[in-house]
Amino acid sequence: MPPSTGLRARVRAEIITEIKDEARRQMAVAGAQALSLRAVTRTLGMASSGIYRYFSSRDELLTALIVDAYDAIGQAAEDADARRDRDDFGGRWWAAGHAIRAWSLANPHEYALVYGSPVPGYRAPEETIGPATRVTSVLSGILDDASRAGALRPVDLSLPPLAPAAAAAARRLAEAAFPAVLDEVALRAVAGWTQLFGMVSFELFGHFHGVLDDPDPVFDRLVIESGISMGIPMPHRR
Amino acid sequence: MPPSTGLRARVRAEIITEIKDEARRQMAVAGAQALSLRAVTRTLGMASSGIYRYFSSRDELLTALIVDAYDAIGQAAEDADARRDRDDFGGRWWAAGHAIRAWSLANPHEYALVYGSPVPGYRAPEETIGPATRVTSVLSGILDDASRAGALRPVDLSLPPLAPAAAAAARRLAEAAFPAVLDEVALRAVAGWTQLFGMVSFELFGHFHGVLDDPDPVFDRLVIESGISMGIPMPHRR
DNA sequence: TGAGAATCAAGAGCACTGCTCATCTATTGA
DNA sequence: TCAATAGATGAGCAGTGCTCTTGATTCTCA
Repeated sequence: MPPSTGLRARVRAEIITEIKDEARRQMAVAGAQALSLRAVTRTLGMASSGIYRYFSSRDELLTALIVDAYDAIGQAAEDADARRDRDDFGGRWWAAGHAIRAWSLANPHEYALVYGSPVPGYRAPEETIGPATRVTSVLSGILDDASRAGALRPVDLSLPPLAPAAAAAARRLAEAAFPAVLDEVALRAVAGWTQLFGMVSFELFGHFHGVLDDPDPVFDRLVIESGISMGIPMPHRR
Repeated sequence: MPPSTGLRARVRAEIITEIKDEARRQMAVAGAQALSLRAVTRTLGMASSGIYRYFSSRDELLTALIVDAYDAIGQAAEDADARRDRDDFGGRWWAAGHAIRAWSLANPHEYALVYGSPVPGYRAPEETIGPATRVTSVLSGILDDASRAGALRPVDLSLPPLAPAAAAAARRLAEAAFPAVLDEVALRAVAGWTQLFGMVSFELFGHFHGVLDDPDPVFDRLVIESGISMGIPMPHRR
């Protein structure tokens, strides 16, 4: 079926990736808000108006970059997860968390594009929600696998019972992502998830300045503790 | 000492707050990146170049707004904290956490300005670090007070011992903020802090879409659990 | 009180931006 | 071969942050 592999289509795809690559390069220097379509076209040697044949607006380019970033961080999490034994649930949790942080530290501006304040204009375009779920699927999948395997350890629940609304929210969440898991544990999954990205955001956005000068071991510890809080058996070293 | 209260100084201060108010108004509509100095001067009826006598650049205006936002959210946390009995440590933790979230939901763009991706240009100006510590001081102060009062409950530490680097980081942190607190608990304070803002950020930036449709009870629960994880005695209802 | 020194206001102008449009050229498929 | 289509181009518009010159207010202090 060569029609879709026409020469024209191929060079078009090439130009699109060239544009995105150059945009990423500029973003890595001065951030997303400093991304200039004209500057991109200038270094690519094309007319400033030419870029609109590939991206109909600046927002559309940014959206494409957001999708790519979601895919990249999702891929990083998936790879790290896949590298562990399937039944090493603690190792998988640890590896996924650290992979997410490592990718973020290596690509701070792309991280900010995705997990910082929404820059294009407060709408979250349809195309972004798909790739956005990749990384959360990895995390929830680990908990789901562990619960189905019966590997989850009993968890300390000597605390107030769930408020009805919290129980309902937890139930809906668990039903969708890890049905075999206690409501209380489902909420702790949310806790681990939000805390993981909370730490990365604070680290990248400078909120640890003067408070935490060495986030590495702290992050490591909190990933382990969040795993334990869900009952995932965590390895002691590494 | 009337020199500082000269007529000119007064009207200058008035104009500065007028500019900031109008800027906030515009920001509330279209976000920080859409803030236009010319638009501000236009609605204020002054020449576009006139604003530079009050703010030497757009970044400086943004920095002023950032400082104000830090102050406002810090004030909100302090007020909520102060409204509770000094020895109701659980109530203070709960109230501070909820006040922070409430302020953030009411002022999403100012929250994004402060806790989203740094927009002015990656430097965190000196003037911002002071007000930035207000909210963290409230949170750490509650834990510190509780520990000094001997009110902290023993905490479940049946988990891997702290790695040396984590212990060192925890020690430095505790020394500065809550000296009477266990290293493990100091790290859990970081956990609670980052998770609180992680949840608010996820909620405001749309990452809960399709995952958590009712964040209220979940937030409530996680605030309670984070208090418990540090040994703060949390009230069961409210 | 009045002269000199700051302070402020205004407007023109520069370089830049995202984006549109008419025009011209190259490629495509029948 | 030839019309249709996609691509490339440059002029142009409205908007931006910011600078600089000019002229008017207001302050300070002898």
